[in-house]
Amino acid sequence: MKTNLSGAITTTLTTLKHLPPHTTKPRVPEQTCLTLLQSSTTLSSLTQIHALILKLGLHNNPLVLTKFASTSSNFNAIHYASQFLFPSDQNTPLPNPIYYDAFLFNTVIRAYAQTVDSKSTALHFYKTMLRYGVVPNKFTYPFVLKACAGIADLNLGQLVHGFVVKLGFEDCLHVQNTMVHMYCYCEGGDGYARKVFDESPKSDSITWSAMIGGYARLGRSAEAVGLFREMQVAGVRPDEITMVSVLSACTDLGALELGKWLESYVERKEITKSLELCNALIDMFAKCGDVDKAMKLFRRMSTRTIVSWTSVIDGLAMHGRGLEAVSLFDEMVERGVTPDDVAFIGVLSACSHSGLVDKGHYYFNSMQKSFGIVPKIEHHGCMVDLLSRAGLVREALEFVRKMPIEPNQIIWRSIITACHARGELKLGESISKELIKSEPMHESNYVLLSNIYAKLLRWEKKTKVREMMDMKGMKKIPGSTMIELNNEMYEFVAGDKSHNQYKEIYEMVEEMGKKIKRAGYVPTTSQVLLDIDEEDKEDALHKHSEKLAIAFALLKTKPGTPIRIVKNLRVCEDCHCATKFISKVYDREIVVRDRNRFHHFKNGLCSCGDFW
DNA sequence: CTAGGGTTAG
Repeated sequence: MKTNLSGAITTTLTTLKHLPPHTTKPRVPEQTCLTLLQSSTTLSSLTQIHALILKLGLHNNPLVLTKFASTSSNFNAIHYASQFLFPSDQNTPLPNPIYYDAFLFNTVIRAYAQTVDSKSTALHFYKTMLRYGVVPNKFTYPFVLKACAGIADLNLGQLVHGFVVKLGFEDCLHVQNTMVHMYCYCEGGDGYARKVFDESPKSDSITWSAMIGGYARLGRSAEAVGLFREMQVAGVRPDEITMVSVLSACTDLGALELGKWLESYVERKEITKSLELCNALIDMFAKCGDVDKAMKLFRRMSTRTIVSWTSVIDGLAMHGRGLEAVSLFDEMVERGVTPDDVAFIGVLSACSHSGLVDKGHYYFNSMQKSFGIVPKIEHHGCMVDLLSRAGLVREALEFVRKMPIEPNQIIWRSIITACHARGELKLGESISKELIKSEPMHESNYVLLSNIYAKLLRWEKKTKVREMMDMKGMKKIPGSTMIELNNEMYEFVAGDKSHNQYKEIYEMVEEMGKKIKRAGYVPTTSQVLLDIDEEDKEDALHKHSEKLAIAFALLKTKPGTPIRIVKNLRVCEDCHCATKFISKVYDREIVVRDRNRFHHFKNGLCSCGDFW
């Protein structure tokens, strides 16, 4: 292709040169160039064609420039072309406006809409289009709406929506689907997205995917799954992209049964297992508690990208299987896959969750040295967390002091947590106070300080913290636990009495409490935020959402069935201890997904080794 | 010349 093109260009130039002057019609070079552009498809020919354009003096011919930009579909080409098409310099004469049609503008808008960080430029050219009096066509709007989505500007999106209606393109599926997508990306636009979705006279798998994907990204996972069910009722066949969105919602819910069902659905319906779909499946299994299954799928993949490797490394890390995660990372590098910054977050967090201090240092240092990746705040955060969890609070502080980046609140919170765990209470108290000063509306800063006072048995100070929160009108984020049983998700919050079987559940909690106490469980009351007397504190602990969910599972499942629950916050010390006893007394495997990681409780022990 | 998707410290 490349050699053919060179040949064609040489021939063209030679022919043009040897034509007698009187036979050279003005349009000959233009036509020749257009024909050449028509037949060239490779990007490598870009520079050659560019040279030709310059040689023939066609650098300000709109037709040629547009064709040049669109054929090469290269960002540099469109950038180059738009310089001449829309000169910013007032003195440069505009090329003949006759050539400025919708196609030309679409080409320019598309190029910018598809490029990261150029969405506003795309919209700038859309405005230019309107200013030139060129009427957009149905191909224009998907590009424009995508650009609106990129900058997440709801007002602009609505304005464009108005134009779409005025020009009568709202019935075009492509336009309508991008509209759903655009609204889902704009803050507060989800209601409008749903309106377009509900009112659409026609819809296909792409319409459904846009809406399901939108809900999934907004964290409205249950609604995403619900919509997927409606899609099946509506008789629309989901494709692999729909499945990726549903799977990501399922991953968020931690619904393993649903995930398994989705996998079998993919098989049954013979949905193409694209690379992205395989990655989504791996991520789902890992984050829903079955890393071994994730690993199996990963090993069976014929092509893997850095995302596949990272998903499974993260999965192992979350389950506290740090050594396996680390060796998989090494295997990846040996196989010639270059890690990116995200992969490093994975391997560093694996070291952190498993206490692999030396390895953590090794990978952190190798980032820049071997791969030229400058550590970001997240990587520094991983290191601080690694040192903190390992009990090396002073080293963690020293690391923060030497960091080339300003530490953020997340980093300080890791250190405070470590101070709490290691009994460095005075230090924890002073850092907490500073943190509250700098970030007074962040609820967890108060919880950390309050926990420290509880450990110091300074109840009066603890009450003060509580009062500070009340004064600022802040409320503690309620802990909630989800559990999937018989294809349903149940959610419990502390002290919840909304469940219709709540009486039986509370009786079960009582029974659990008695049985584990007999087995040697001693309640840890210092973590209760409320300032109440000891007996009530113990009672409040009983009503923690995970205990309700576990009681419910014990009531509803056959003996010996593993119990899987998902918590929205980190599991508290008392629940962690109680769950160990429950796993032993009731002879159940209990798998808990925390805000941070997994805990596998079995026979009185937890896979985290009480290190979390 | 047109649409929807995947991994990210605590």
